[in-house]
Amino acid sequence: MKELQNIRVAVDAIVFGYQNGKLFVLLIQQKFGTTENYWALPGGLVQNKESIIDAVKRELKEETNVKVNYLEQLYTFGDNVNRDSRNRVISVAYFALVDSTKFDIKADTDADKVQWFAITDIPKLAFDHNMIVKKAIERLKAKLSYQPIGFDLLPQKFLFSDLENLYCSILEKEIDRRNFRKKLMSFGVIEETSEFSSVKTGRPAKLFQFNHQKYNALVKEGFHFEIKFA
Amino acid sequence: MKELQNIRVAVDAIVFGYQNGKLFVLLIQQKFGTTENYWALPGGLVQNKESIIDAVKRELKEETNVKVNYLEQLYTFGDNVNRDSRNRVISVAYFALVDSTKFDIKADTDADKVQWFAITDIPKLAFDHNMIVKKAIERLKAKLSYQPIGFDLLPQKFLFSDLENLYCSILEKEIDRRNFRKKLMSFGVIEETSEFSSVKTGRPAKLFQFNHQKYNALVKEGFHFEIKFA
DNA sequence: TATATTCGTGTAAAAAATACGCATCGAAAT
DNA sequence: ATTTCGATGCGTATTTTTTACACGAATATA
Repeated sequence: MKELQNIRVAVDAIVFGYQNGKLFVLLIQQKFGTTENYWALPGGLVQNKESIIDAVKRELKEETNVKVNYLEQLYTFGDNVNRDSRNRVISVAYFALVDSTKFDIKADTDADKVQWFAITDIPKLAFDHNMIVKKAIERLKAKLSYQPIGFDLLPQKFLFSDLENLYCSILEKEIDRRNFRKKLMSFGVIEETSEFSSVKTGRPAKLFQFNHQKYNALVKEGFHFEIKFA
Repeated sequence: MKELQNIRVAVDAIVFGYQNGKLFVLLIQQKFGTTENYWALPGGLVQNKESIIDAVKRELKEETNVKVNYLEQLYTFGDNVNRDSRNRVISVAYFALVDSTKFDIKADTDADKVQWFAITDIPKLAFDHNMIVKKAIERLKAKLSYQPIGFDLLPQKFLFSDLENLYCSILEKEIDRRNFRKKLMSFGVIEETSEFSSVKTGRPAKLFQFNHQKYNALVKEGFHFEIKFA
């Protein structure tokens, strides 16, 4: 019973992006890896002298080159002892949000392909990654309502209608445009800029931005961001 | 750089109990362990063929003998590379709630001492366990408001005043007795029993119980437990 | 100049949260 | 037997929050 522990520690990242009214996840395919033919979450083994979060950041940089706006630990998956057929591996999954309009993912190399997949359209993934993605989506949905993380999926300056559509589409709910705006503006953490969007059609709209400093200050005073829907 | 990964995977459990209006954590002290003189969270290394959650359950049984009402993964601590001075160890921490009125913790043996500590009165612990406890308390406070986990700290049949005091004391808030009761009863998941408490003084009070089945059924229909305070 | 499209705004009704006081029950003291 | 003490059990009025809902304004295009 007291044999030496032989468990590998890996990290995986679920990177969400938002574009054209849809939520996307970033997946990679290692052409010559051990998971051929399957798409998978970016990730890999933690190095001996490296903190877990640094491992995530390193893997993201190496494999995808995205710049994340938000990163938090999601869950540690290790209950399925045969999760990875080669070795016992436990995976600490992280949850990341990026502004995918910058679209700075790495160009495909000989070794890797990197691609956004709409969450409605995710293929069968390597290992238990489908389950991990599912859990990440649940977390995203939950957090959207009580933390201002939606902004981390948008450009720094955004249209109110984009923000509204983001909430509608991710939470799959209908929202009254006026009430949504009223509520969000009442928090006092969104400010309008002097710029206008260059959309093609309709009345030109002001661009808004989220004031992180103001938000942090309010949080210290006990403020609690919360958006509920009918 | 590609040396073999050498990281140990441990689990730790933060077991909360509630008694006499106060929140307690269960700590152990291994008389002949490597953490002599320090109290620590119950926990230990995960075995090769054992799921993480089973490791927690095993350690809890071996070290404390408590029967948990609620158990969920809290967080994985592994950012401090020197967390444990002997080896690189990452720890998957679990968060547990027990009905401590049963008070079935293991009697001290030659090897271990097990003891409840009021959270206001926790000594300096081994490793980074103070930080872990702190995070667990935060989680408990947050969850109390949006999940009916308070009941897992109480006996199956409880007084409304106990439930109320539990919320007051853990969240450190004043609550209006009547509004609290009205709110909780409106959910329809708490039912009164025909029994009365045998308290010494004042008007005898009915015992209530939480109906888990009803709660689960409501959740399926989209019900969301939530208690907010002024 | 008419049409299409999106932006921006206010008010009334309904629902939820809050504040608050008094009669009841049993035990113990007089 | 009566009073006192301590905690329980209940209802209503007020305030706050949430919801429902419609139309003119600004631009581009036909």
